[in-house]
Amino acid sequence: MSMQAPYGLRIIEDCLSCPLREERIFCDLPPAGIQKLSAITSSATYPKGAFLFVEGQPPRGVFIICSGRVKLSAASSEGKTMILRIAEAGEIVGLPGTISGEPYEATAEVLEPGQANFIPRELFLRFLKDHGDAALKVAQLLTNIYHVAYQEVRSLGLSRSAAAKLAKFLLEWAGHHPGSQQDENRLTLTLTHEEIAQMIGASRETVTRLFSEFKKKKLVQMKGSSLVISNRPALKILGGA
Amino acid sequence: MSMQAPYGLRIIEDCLSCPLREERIFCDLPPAGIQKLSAITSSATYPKGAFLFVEGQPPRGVFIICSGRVKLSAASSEGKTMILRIAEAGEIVGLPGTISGEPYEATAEVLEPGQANFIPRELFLRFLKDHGDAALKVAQLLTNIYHVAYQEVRSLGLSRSAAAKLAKFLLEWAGHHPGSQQDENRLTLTLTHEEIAQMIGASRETVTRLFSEFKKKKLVQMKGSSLVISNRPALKILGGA
DNA sequence: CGGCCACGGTGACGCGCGTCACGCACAGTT
DNA sequence: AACTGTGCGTGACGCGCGTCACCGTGGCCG
Repeated sequence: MSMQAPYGLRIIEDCLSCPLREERIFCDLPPAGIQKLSAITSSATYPKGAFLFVEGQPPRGVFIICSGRVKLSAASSEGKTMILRIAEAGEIVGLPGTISGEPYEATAEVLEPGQANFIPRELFLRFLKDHGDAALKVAQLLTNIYHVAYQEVRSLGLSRSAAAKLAKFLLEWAGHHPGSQQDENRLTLTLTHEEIAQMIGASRETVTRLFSEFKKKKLVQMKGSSLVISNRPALKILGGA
Repeated sequence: MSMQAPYGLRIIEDCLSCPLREERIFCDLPPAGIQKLSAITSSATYPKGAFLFVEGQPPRGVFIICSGRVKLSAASSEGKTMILRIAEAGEIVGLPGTISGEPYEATAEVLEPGQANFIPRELFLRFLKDHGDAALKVAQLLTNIYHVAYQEVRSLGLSRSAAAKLAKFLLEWAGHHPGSQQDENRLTLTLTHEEIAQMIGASRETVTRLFSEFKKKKLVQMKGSSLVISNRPALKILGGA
């Protein structure tokens, strides 16, 4: 697992159990419910760079990611873009639009190729209406999505400096994406500086400069794309709260 | 209605029908559901400055606002605070925490005194489990809440200047809180400059300066707390789509 | 009435970070 | 080996806006 398998292979591996992957999300459902659910989902694989949906489209339904990673971003009219979240295997995208019926608010672009299950809107809504516990589960998923948006607001609005935002970002990223084995101070940065900049609302150059500043202050060490937090308390203070 | 009634009176007026106010939110439920729902809600009035809950508390349940207005805000460790949204009559607060079980993420402070119905967490969750359509409705409410958080992220992250954020804010506020009668260009600013600053992530002084700049450029006119958008297209451009 | 406090308005200052402009390293393609 | 594209590192510049400091006003209190 530690060596990089070619993508094609990984997809096949990951998706041997893929048709049932919804169980991971909707696992507390009675078997009959899962049965019904898998009857209305269809699976497909997506190459890197593909768009599951783009900002402004009428909502077609939800995607449950089996493998790969999907970037959710929003763009301004001036070409500036910002990343809201990176969804990974087991997560769901397109949920708010599907529930509300309003156009998708973000663009979902495949970052690492993989497979996803699609459930069309109408069927999904009807299913939820019939299955109270599934609807409740969906409400929980929505609060997760809300939560990361909320964190983003806090980070953008309450930080006094770009350094604070980057510090927060690293700490949160370390919690969410443990690089390898349980070490919570070690993480693998699968994002470019540009993308990090878009996540924390800063410019690419600032991110670069901050990274070298952090290194100089011995807050972090980095080799290639793997990063180690060597002074977590200081980083926490820098993040402010 | 155009004259300001004293608060006490307004509360009494608004709440004559208040015990059934959930109908406004959960109106598509069958009568039996509404019956059950009103059995587990309790009503109370809150003075100005009261806290429905504060950041970090374990979630007790949800509040459905009958009358008055409630400010939802978050504070950083350095004392900086920012406003996430202002909830008004008919809206629900405390929902994400109640659903997820995580501590309340924000602080809810009463801005204008009023009445609210409270539903304790355990009962609420059980109710949702039993009533699929209510759970679906809750999911819709959550997407509303998500939506304003999302707009906030866009505004904070994608705007190139404070002027842009203020312009966006005014346009959105005009849509949501039509001052009086249907005129979508007329709105009543019930917030202080300080509060507006906290909503758009800027300093109080900047807001003051921007307002006088907007006036000078004939984008808006203001008399007391009522504001008229006199050049909506220009404001829209300034906001940057 | 006089005191207090919340709110709004304004000037001066300065620094953080966005922007522009470059140069370098590395990977893939022909 | 040249060509191209993509991501990183770094210097210089400048201005937007946060911060500090102060004042005027109007409402509400005793």
